Amino acid sequence: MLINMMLAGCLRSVVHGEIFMADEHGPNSCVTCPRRQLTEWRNLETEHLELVNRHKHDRILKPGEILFNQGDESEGIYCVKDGLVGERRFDAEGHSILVRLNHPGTTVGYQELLSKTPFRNSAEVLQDSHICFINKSIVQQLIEGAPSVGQRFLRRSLKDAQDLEDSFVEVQTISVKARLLHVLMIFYERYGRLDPDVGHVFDIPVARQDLAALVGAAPETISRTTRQLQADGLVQFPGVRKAIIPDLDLVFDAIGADT
Amino acid sequence: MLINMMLAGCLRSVVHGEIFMADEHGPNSCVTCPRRQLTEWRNLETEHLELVNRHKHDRILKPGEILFNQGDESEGIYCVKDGLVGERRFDAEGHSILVRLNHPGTTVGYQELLSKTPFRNSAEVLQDSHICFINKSIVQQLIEGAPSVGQRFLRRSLKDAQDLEDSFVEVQTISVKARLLHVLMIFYERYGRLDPDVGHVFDIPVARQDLAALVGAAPETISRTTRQLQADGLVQFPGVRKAIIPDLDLVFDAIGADT
DNA sequence: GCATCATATTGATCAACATCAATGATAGGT
DNA sequence: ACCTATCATTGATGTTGATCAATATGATGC
Repeated sequence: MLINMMLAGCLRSVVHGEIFMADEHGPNSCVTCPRRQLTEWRNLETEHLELVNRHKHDRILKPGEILFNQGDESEGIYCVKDGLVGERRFDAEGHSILVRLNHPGTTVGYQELLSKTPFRNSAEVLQDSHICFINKSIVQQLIEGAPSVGQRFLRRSLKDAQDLEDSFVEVQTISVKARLLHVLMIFYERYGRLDPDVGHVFDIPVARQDLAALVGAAPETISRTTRQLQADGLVQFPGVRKAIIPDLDLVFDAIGADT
Repeated sequence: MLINMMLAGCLRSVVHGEIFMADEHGPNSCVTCPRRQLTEWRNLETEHLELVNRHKHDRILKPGEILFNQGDESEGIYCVKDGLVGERRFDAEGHSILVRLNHPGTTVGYQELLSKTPFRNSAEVLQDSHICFINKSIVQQLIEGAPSVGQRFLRRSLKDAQDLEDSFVEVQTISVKARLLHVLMIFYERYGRLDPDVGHVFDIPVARQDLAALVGAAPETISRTTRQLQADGLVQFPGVRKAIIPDLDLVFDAIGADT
């Protein structure tokens, strides 16, 4: 799966006519990284880009591996090149909730780096992932040298705040069923494809427990809710990490109607 | 009440030796505004400060009055000089929750101004308030002319995101009782004073319904919970907007212990 | 292919909170 | 000071989702 995604990434840069760059810089160069356009480094000039590229470290990580732990001091910033990274917050009783998911093209840990505060969440790899690390001294140089970086982080922070505000409102006002549907729709938008025979097919990239942590409910409640969704004909679950939505409109209606 | 707060504000600037400035600029000048140090305008040089001061509009507003409505386009930024402004989000059923409170020295509506998106919440005056309005064209000039302003807004946004993340986690993990205690502690920190006879006395600056909207619970649940807190000896409620905490440690323990 | 361990589901029960309906208290206007 | 409208409290009841315990399913190693 990871291999496929990486190949896809490589092919894309070739297709875009950057084959010489790709050769010159190697397949893992930030210069040719197809995800960079989605990050705060998108407007970097060559000079700064090369700086990042020289000093970055990149690793392939497996599900369960940790980028940083709640309480750690920030050492730098992480870029998700491929895969999926969850930010998890543990409470006093050892329960955890997934605060957000970080998809490819996202920088993780910028908030604590910029505010110089300890990590509030742990960052945990949820799927085979390709992660780049950029040390805080480099980020500091970028912020001082490239004004666009500060602006991008401001935009990013504004967006994160908006998303959190929505999540905050959602968790107080709507039911587990509607929230689960919402999470499934997010997965559908990212991983979905239309099979004309059965409907909109997509992967659920996390285990049931993490799906529960994402919705903010107990795993048992998620089981019961998925069963109900199947009974209602809204979503089929042919496997524990597969889902099919026969009719998107039914789902939209249900999210709106349900509490 | 408002009068008292405004007098207090005036006196403070006099006490701080700015009596000439205050005379020169009038009691409502941004130049001498004691709240400015808390806002994103704190590092402004005289030139920009005068610009703000010339173009700002200020008004005294009463509880229930609206600064802006959910869905409106942003026209500028609001500074809370005195009083209290709540940001309220309405859901489809007409229920509302208070997403955050804005105390004196806070700018309101910066997020939508900077991201050029419609207001996601309504801003509603909760106590007699003194509010200044700064048009977006002025804010634009400040951001372009004074680099500190952009930095301040970045810091502000990072902090708001952190607060929202905490609220998000809190609402999913802890009980109404603990959340209510937390909200009461916030009021205590801001409005509290120690009376040696009875304990820590403070005002609750909002009506019961809004206290409920702040905790994210039904007003009836707040009633029952306050009753329980009295029965447990944690908090006394001698009036609907007054509270007394006999022993802070008991409250801290209860917040920690309760779910 | 089987044993083992983790993960997922199901059932039964319980606690927390919402809702509805009724009553009691409070504040603002005349 | 009274009237009225709004706000707060209380009680009765219903719903949602958590928890505990048991079973089932699936994955991994040998």
